[in-house]
Amino acid sequence: MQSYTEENYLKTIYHLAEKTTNVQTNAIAEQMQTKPASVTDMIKKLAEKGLVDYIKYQGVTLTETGKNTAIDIVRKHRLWEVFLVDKLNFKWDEVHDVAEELEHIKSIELIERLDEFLGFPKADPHGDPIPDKNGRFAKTQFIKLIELKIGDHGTITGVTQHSSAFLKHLEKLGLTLGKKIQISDVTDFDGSVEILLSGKQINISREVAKHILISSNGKN
Amino acid sequence: MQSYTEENYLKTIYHLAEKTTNVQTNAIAEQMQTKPASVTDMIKKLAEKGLVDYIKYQGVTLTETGKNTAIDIVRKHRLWEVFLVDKLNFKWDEVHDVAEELEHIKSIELIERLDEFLGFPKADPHGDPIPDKNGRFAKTQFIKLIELKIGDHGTITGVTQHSSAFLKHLEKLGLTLGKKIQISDVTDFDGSVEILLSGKQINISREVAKHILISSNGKN
DNA sequence: AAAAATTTTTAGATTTACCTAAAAATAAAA
DNA sequence: TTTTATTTTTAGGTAAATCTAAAAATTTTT
Repeated sequence: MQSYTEENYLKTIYHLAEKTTNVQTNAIAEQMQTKPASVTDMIKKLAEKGLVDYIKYQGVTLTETGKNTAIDIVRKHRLWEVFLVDKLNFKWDEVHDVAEELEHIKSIELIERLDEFLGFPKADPHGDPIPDKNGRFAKTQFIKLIELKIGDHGTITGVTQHSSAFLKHLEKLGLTLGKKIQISDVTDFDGSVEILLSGKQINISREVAKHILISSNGKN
Repeated sequence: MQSYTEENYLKTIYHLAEKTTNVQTNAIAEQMQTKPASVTDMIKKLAEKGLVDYIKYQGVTLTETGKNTAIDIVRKHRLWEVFLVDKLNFKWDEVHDVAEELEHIKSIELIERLDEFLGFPKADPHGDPIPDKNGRFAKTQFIKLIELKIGDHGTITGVTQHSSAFLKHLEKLGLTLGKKIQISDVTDFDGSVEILLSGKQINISREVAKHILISSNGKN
């Protein structure tokens, strides 16, 4: 059984491990808004519990058990997000903080039933995949919008940035999940992208384009 | 802002205050499965925060603020119980522990929306009234089944015991909320009560009868 | 109203998750 | 390959919520 805090560490390490194999102390500290010294303390504890492998000065990796625990928390988080948006009509930019709390509710039964109640969703409101109860993710084939070429088209199926500011911006532009788009031009000057969205031309910055995921249903 | 633990103390004091005005240290300790010494510590803290009035050796009472906070937690607890039973198909004897965790989720918005999603329920799955967002309870007119006389009839609208054992027992007997009953006899020997329930005669012990609440829609 | 029993509080420790400041190890630059 | 910079750890300490054991206050009994 893990404490609230231990669960948050595991989750953070899990997410950081998507980028680098060995997760560094400072990276965890920054992510968790705490100090490196505190991270070292917690890492030792997690290592003793067999949840992470740890070599001094070399950072950590999750053990099998640690990873499973982390995936379970991610599963809960994303299911709650679906609940908040689908059932309680929250906006996609409003759900993160509440889900951050709900993800720590311990009952397994609760999550099984919630999953069923929601119709076994495969992705959360930001397009992130929801692992099943065995921790398995559905395979997804995303490509970043920025990587598409002129003429390519596809459907918006995810974002790689969850800040409220970014999500509200997308909402205003009409760039929400499920929308079909086509690349009409890429500006040499600033790398901004010209998009055809439901018959209208809109322009998005390179920075925005980097964080939109497309399921590309066809090259030009 | 209160901690998880502070909230639990306030809730416990609130419930104990339904029976006695001055809530005693030992009573709190027993209810919270902790030691009197720990309770004294916490009481001092709550008193400093202005959530309880406290005189040494005389027990505590909730201040206005303390009471409002407690009612808010009760509201959350009961709304979550309705959610678990109505939406996730939990049985009425399975919801307490999970609701005990869910009641501490902090978002006000979440509870407002949950309340709406559930159709602004007035009572939880055990018949306990749910305060509205201003902390006001709907007036209820309950009478204990044990207090009814032969020939009296009414509808089961609540229970005063939430143990899983008791609730399962009622379930087995068919004594669930909303059922109409009539008292057909009271046994002199052991005080057990003979009841007419959907055309069948059933016998319940005095102990069980004490914990069933009836909205009495008519004397004999 | 004293003695006995009960209740409550104080005093002093413990555990968890933090912190700061300084030391040690590693990585990067000259 | 030294020097410098960065990262990480250690050492020692704090606050929250708990504990045990003993002292103090209150209540009950005789």
